[in-house]
Amino acid sequence: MEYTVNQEYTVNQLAKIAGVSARTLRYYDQIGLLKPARVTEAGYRIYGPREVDRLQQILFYRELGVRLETIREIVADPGFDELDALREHYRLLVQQRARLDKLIATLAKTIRHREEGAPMRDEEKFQGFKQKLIQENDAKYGEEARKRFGDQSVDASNAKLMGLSQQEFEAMTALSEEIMALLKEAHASGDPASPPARKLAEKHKEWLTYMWPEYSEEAHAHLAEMYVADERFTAYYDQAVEGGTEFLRDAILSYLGRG
Amino acid sequence: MEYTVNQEYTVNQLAKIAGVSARTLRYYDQIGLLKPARVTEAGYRIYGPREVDRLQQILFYRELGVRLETIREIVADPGFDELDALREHYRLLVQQRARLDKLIATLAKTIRHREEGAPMRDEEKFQGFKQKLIQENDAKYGEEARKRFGDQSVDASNAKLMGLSQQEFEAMTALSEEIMALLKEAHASGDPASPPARKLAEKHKEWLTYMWPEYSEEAHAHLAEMYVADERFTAYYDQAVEGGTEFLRDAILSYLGRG
DNA sequence: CCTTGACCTTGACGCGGCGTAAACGTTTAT
DNA sequence: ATAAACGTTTACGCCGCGTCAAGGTCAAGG
Repeated sequence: MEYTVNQEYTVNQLAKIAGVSARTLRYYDQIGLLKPARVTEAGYRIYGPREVDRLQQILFYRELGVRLETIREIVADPGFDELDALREHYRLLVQQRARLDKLIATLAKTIRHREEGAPMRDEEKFQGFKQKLIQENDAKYGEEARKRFGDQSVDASNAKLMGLSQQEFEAMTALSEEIMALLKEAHASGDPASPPARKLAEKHKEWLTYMWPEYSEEAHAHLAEMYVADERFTAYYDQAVEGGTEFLRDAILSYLGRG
Repeated sequence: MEYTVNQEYTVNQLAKIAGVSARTLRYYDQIGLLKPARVTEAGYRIYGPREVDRLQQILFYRELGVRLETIREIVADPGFDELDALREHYRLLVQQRARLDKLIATLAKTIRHREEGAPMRDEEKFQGFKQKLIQENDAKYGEEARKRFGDQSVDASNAKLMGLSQQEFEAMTALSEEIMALLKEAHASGDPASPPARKLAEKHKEWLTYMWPEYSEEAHAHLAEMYVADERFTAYYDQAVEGGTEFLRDAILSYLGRG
């Protein structure tokens, strides 16, 4: 298998690389979305490097559910800046992932409720889905004031926890959930020195023992500060309740007598 | 606005709640996917609580791109356990999000390459998309040995960094990217005590000063250990290169003289 | 009681984005 | 020279609805 960069491809070759069907490429040719670089005298479609890049762009948009016709208009636009477009893709994808996050959250909630036999309001059951409408709208009429912060988001999903046994892992996971629940409860009290807040901090310490080879108060305090400063954590703990990360920090600091 | 739990709904009412069209509900009735609980003598469709739950299930599957026909078979299965199904949804959604993560990563890579004008192998350009095929296949023929670890993944996307000025944030972001690049480079050397690895550790320390109110070697060392144990970080740093997280830890520990 | 408007019904057509099959030409390997 | 592996066009079909059109039903008000 040679590594060929920027070569020419026939339909099937490009199809294989891009993970689409040859038929799809012919269709894209037909509707004028992606014309081959040239056509041999026998009528064979030949795609060059520019077409490869363009196809990539197209597939990005397609991934977002944009109609092919619209995609064509977008990439045909003379004012079309590829890099800008890519950044826009990026933004939309991150947004779409956020929607997935909500769906997952809804689902987790549903599962929890079912497991406990507790009822759930019907509106709640569809929380995650509705996001989609908003988002599709935004995908159409986007372009606005989007210099917001959140864009450079960091993700850390779907990784494997290494170095822990299955049992330890499960124990940790259970603890995690407990912490989230406690956070919610304690936050409601509003006081980081309240009994539930202390319990929260204790559970958090317990959880830390799974994570760290040895526990020290100093490191724990540092960690608490880091939580607030690091978006990877704010996002995580704010899932439980808004402002949850800060509350957790305050609770920990209070617990450690450093409040 | 009253909060009604477990009521009965007409088509449009249910449609509004679930965020789908009335036509969709009629279509689902037509193809036998979701029959109303009962029909009035005038022919009006009336949906009850069970149908609401079922619709939720259906929409979860639909979200995964499963064909309606297939969905019907699944939920019509007498051995169909709702809770199990929900858990399966959960797993699939998490998986789908993982695919999105890859897409986002591919896109980020593309942007970086474009910005630097560096070429990229054509195969790389489609990395993110191909996942989809694998995943769709899995959605169809799933059910297998899936007691793997990664499922309970943790996410931390789309959050706002609080308490930092725009400038600080940008400086930090730049540092972050530098660290990722260094990690890649240093990892290639294979030696956590090598000069590039030392530089990596230094940069990481520098970055920490943005995060922590005060720096201590002990906390730094703890953090390094945590990186490896916490999936939120392994996933993050393994983006740069596989095994990157462990290498980063080793580099830091070596730098601190605790290797 | 009758009307009005907001709901509900059942058809029927159409569309986007291809999959798939038929019938046929071209290129490459042996 | 021939077979196998490609390529081509044309055409029909499918799914998951959106979108009319043509009409029945129900609660409220005159």
